[in-house]
Amino acid sequence: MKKKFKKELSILTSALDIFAKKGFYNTSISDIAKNINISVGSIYNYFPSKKTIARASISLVTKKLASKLRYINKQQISTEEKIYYFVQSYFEFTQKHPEMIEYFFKVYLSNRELFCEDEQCGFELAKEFVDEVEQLITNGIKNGDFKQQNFFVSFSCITGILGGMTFLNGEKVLDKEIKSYSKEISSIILNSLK
Amino acid sequence: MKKKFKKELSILTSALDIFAKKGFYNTSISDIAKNINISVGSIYNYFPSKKTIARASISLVTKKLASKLRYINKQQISTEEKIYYFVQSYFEFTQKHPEMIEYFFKVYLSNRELFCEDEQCGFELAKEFVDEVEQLITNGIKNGDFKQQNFFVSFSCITGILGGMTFLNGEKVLDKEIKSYSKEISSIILNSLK
Amino acid sequence: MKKKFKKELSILTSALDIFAKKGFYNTSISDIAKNINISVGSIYNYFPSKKTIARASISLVTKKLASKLRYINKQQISTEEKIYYFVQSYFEFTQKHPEMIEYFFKVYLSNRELFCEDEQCGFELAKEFVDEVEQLITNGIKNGDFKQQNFFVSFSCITGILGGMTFLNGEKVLDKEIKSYSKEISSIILNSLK
Amino acid sequence: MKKKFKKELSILTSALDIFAKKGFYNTSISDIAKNINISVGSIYNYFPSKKTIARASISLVTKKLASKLRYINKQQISTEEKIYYFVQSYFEFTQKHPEMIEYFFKVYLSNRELFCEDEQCGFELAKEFVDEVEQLITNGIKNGDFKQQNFFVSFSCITGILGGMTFLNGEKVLDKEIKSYSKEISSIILNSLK
DNA sequence: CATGAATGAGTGTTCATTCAT
DNA sequence: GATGAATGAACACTCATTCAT
Repeated sequence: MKKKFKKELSILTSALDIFAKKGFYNTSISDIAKNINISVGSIYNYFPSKKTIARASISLVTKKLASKLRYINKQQISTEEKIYYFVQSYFEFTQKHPEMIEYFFKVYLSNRELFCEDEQCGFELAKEFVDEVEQLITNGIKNGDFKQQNFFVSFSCITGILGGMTFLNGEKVLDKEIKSYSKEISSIILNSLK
Repeated sequence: MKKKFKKELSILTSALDIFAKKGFYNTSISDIAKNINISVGSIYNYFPSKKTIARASISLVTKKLASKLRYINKQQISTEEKIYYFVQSYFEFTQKHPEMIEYFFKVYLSNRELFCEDEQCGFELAKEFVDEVEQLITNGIKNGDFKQQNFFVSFSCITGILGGMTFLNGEKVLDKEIKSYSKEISSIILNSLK
Repeated sequence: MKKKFKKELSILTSALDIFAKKGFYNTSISDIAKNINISVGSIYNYFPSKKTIARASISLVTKKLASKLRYINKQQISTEEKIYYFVQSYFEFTQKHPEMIEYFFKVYLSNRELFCEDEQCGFELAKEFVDEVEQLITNGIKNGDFKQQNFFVSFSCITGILGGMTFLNGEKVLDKEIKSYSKEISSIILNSLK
Repeated sequence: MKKKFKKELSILTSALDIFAKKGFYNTSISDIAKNINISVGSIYNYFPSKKTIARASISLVTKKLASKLRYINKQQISTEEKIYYFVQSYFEFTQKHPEMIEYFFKVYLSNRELFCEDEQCGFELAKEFVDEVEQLITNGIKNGDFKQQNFFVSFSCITGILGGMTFLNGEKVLDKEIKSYSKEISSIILNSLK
């Protein structure tokens, strides 16, 4: 059903948008509905709960981001170039879809209660993204371009630095557009891994 | 009045604890009160609103963290050593007061609406911490130990990598206690700055 | 939507009833809701706040009362008769809708804070009623049936005396039904104006 | 205990003041206390409840007002003069103690629930005032200056018209100070009784 | 007598979710 | 499938009253 999918997507996009701006708890289902001129009840025909929408939104974001990174990982280019395009691609995404990145940081990383059911917890929602980062790291090691280093450390170097820049960008304190930091940042990341 | 201060502190500590675990919006004033066996009304004798408690809590956290970093900044030691002790001190804090760090990441960094009044916004609450990081960077540059590098980039390298590790630690995926990463992480940070 | 209007009316009627009996501040939204077997939340689908309900109720009362007086004002009858029917009509209304008159006196005239926004204040809610009284006075003067007299004095004579009787009636101290005072009261009012 | 009495009086005066301005339910005990720089607890050493304060305040007002009217009633002057001085005295009081009259109208006449215990109700609090009005009426009848007229009607004429003027004065719509209406109003009242 | 911190019941309001139409 | 009125639990906050000091 093409139509059903389109509707779902429009709901998720609307949700994403408002969640990113106001946060999960300050966004009502009615806000999401009004934003795309449908009824509250209609939303519940597509998603069984507000939490579900939050989860599906994360999935959407990470899938979208991951697909760009996957494309880069598959290229036949040097590790150095990979890192550079990886960073550039991420910053491009940040500029093009600030609401998605905002959402990822504001809702997913902080409101973990929404994504964890019972004991253990919704890390799989970001799996596709994490997988690509992992791929990047292990490939670099395999090729001898990176040193053998604790995986979590490497992971933190990549995502932490990117996250830091994203936060400053979100706070609007950066003096240039974030994309223009690609060269500088990617070179730092590279150094931290090799 | 010493007593008043003690009560305020106990309220903040209680709040911090639960905010860190459940997030701001899932924590009720009643939760905070029960946790320390006082009444709801009593809390309002010390703080005029839930938001105020959140703000005062952040102030508490950053002051505490900043004082440790300030101590290190003041030492007569090499920049390299400073970075190391800086990182170690931060990780120690993370281990000792996980709820404070959790709170900082979960509430302060994500629920910006709580800390921003009107147009511009409660960054001053973290100022003491940010100041110490800034101090570390500018001193390093002055001494010729760090290269001239965009401040935001340097800032992101330090706080981003530390934040990344903190997040993984909070998610309980690290294979060792976070403090044991001090050497490795500080050396990476040093490299990213010099 | 006829249905929406009916529901609004039923809420207002319920509110009026209880406000009149217990006063604004002793009436909870839940009281109003229970009285007509709907939920608290439902009330908020029709009115955004308790204050709004109080205001809309006043509007309802004055509109209803004013329409009766307006009808009399339009008749081609002597000023003397007008005064009589005016008084009679008012007393009839008092007997038929004691809760409305009680509400007018107990809530509108005394809890002015509910009806005044910012600086200046909700007198327009009673405007329709005041207008008819004014009409009655100015017409009488125009016809030469009333003497030229300070408007506020005339106004006080009419509404004050009616109000006095209404109060005694509400206190249940009158020895006869209020309507039966129509002749006596109207003749006094007439004398005070001519 | 002179001192005790003075304190009680100061509490009542403070209460009266704020009740008149903000109404009973919008005035907190703490407001009353702050206004005279004493503690909340202290108030409860003199009055057992907020309601009691409201009742004692009314008693204070009516006693004060009644004493002025009683003085006039006792004079050896014509009924006509009595009415005049009665009205003048009332208006003078209104001008001198607007908060007392405001209180009488806003709290006593409208928040009857505060003054009625169980079934029947606190009319005795205004008794001294009502008594003087009654005195005025019955004396006038005895002297043959007033016609035999239903007592409640006469009562309404006097208090209703005075009340009407008081209300307009409180709403600040009168064009002159209320005292200057004494002649006009007393003559109307006289006419309504004789 | 004075103080003011502590209490906790009570209130207005919100909002995710349901379901009859 | 779409709608949006109805529901009611939940929550921040207030305030009269108490009582230990």
